[in-house]
Amino acid sequence: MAKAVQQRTLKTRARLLEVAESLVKKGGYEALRVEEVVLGAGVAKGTFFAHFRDKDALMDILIGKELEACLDQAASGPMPDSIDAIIVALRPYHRCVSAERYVFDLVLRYSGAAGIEEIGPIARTFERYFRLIEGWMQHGGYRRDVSPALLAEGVQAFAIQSLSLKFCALHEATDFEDRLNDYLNAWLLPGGKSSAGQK
Amino acid sequence: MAKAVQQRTLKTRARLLEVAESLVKKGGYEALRVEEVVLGAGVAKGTFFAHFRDKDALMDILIGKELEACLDQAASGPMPDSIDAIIVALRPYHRCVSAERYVFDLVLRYSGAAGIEEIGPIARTFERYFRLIEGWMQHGGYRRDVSPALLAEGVQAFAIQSLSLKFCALHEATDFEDRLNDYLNAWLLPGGKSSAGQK
DNA sequence: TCCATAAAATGACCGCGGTCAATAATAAAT
DNA sequence: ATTTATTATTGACCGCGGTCATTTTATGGA
Repeated sequence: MAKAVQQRTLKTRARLLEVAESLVKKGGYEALRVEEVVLGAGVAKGTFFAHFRDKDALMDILIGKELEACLDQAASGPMPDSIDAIIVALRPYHRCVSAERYVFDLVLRYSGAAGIEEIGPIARTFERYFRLIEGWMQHGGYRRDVSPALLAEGVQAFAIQSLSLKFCALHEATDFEDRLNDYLNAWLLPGGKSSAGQK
Repeated sequence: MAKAVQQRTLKTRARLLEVAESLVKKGGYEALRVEEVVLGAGVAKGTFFAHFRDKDALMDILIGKELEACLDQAASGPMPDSIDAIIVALRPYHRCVSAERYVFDLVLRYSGAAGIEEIGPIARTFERYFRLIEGWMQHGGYRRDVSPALLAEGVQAFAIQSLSLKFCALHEATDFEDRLNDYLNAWLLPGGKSSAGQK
């Protein structure tokens, strides 16, 4: 009774993704138009929405893929043994998230699963980002009075805060990584030692 | 040479705001439609955009006004002398921000000034929220190894993190205020004492 | 090989935010 | 009061995301 998925479907979907990816490479995420994607893929508009719930779902996939690659990179390197090293390891991820304001906003919106039904690619990278840092927290002389999980959530919170302020005209004086460094020193190091990156 | 602003303008703008506000009261922010606003105000669509740059600018004004009122309330009360008291004082603000997911996303987008040109009402409440907490940080036995300003920025970061997780299906197990309490205990109290709200 | 049925693709259509050249209303100058 | 310069308003129009009844194409069974 159940008919298998046709290979036509996979072809079409792959073509849509391929075209979208190349358009993003040319003009960035914000400028992407569904009409251009379907035009490039040689299908009708309705076909697009048969493959992706909406335009944001496509964005979720494309951006999630990029972020996943950044985490691969962070995970493949040696375990960072200092706050500086952590910031360096996360640099590709943060760069990617903040490359476009449009992307940052979308990532924030998709960072938490919208519902139980669908945990998208971006949300998955958030989970993985968290787990990665949680692992790092077990070494390196960070504070031990709270759990590594809580520390990792804090790192995530401070990274987002730093990124937000990066996009804020009022605070562009301080560089993103300098700011994050200040936060992490105050958050991760046992009381009193957190004077390093302070200005 | 310079002609004064016509009183007609003020009337129209006031009517638009009034109608918009009442529509929000009925159906929430997400359901607000520009067409309904201009219909209710008895003006043409173009008039709306002569008064507000775009729909979001109106939202900025309406939500900013609500948030400002919440901060008035927080500022008028006695100075909170504990983490619990801080969370209680900020409750109206957090409630307002997280009343609708649409509102939360918009607030995040507008929390930092989009550019030097325009610092909107929502961004102003973020600044005020920060100043308020910065003041609170000077009393109550919080850690003194970092500046009150940095502590305040951290509180803001953790509040946003807690709110984000509130909208995340994966983490709905923990209540928003419980989570914020855990964060603030770990962030604000001198090392070792942060066992209070831990679970 | 043909048929029945489910899956995939189509494109006209809609909703809604936003634009702009044209028009009307207003205040100041004569 | 009439003219003039400026500002406010208008509404037809556009862009673009998203929908859905209809048509086309693939597939498994007779």
